[in-house]
Amino acid sequence: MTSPGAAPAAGTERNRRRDLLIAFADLVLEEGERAATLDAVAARAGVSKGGLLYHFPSQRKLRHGLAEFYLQQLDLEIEELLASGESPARWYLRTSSDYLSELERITAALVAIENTSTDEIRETLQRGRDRWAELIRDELGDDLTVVVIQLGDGIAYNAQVDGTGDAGGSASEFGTSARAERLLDALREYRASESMS
Amino acid sequence: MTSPGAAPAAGTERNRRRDLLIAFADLVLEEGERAATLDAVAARAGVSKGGLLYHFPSQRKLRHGLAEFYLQQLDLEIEELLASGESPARWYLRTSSDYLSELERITAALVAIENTSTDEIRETLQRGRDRWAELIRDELGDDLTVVVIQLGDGIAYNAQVDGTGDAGGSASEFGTSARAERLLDALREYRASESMS
DNA sequence: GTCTATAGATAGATAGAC
DNA sequence: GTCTATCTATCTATAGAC
Repeated sequence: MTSPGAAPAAGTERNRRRDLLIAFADLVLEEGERAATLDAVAARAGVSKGGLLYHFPSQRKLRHGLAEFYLQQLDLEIEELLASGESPARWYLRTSSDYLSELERITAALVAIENTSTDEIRETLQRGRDRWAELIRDELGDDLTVVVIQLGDGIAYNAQVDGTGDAGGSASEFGTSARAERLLDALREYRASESMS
Repeated sequence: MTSPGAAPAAGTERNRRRDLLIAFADLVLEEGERAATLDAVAARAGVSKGGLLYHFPSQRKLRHGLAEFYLQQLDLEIEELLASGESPARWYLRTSSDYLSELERITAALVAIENTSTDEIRETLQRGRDRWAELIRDELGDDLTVVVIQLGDGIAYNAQVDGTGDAGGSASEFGTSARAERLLDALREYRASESMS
């Protein structure tokens, strides 16, 4: 936390928690929530079940740990976005299709465990969405913000449904952002002439 | 199947399978895949575990039964759509926000169990998407079809994340289709003047 | 901080009565 | 077709050694 973005090397004590959370998220995505047992998570992270339970005393704590980690990673990504000067809307659409990125994987895992968990997980996802919406709203206004968020989430969903297996691109166009980005460009033009709302 | 749309009364033998599948889907949505055990599903449908296992000899068969049921219900909805003469794109956007409808609930349940299951579940979801895409493509062409599907899926996702608990509307605008439908109208206009591709 | 061992609960599935 | 056992496996979590 003192120097965000500089993750400690894998295997380090300080990084055990992160390794365990990533192992948990990936297991949920690859084999489903049901298979993401304490045993399986521990094994994937290279520790014993007891080791895991030292860091996360219960499944519930493990889930909440992932939610917390998500918000931290989101902060980092938003810092990166602001530093880059890129359009938030474009960034959101583009990264939504990148189902291999760590943040997208964590997000997808939270979505997968959302209804099995406490409301906190759901609220975390809403909070993340609100952070994006705020950034995009400054750029595009209310109308387009809603559809950009919806587009991004639809892209992320389709990328996930299509692209688990081959590590390359999506199996269909529905999990890519190219058309949505072009649409956004077209809308900016359209809007320059006539008001949408 | 002889008279589609006319479902037998609840409790009927002929309808036990359907009751069990709905109980399974709703449990997955409300309490998560993990909680949707054979015991819980049977109890919710009002039968014993043995009774359930007569109709679906394994969890796997239960899941595949739900996938099959989804395709049947999708057929019915598409028949309804075609009979109504409404625009497929508009229909898709509108129904995507209706997370209380049976078909949306079944779809969401399939999405939730997708990565825990055989590839068949994933392929079923892709097949459903392709059916919609085909209908929309006839109306709007390739470019807009992709974004309409993405929008609809994003709406469905947000409707689910927002709206579990209160049975009314979505907790935010992201799970509603109003803006997306207006966007679609605007695009038709825009397109009438200038080509998008 | 990480391990093994184990307790206690519950899952999926089978067998067989009704 | 639906039920009640019941077997077996596996899960979460605890206790305590190292």
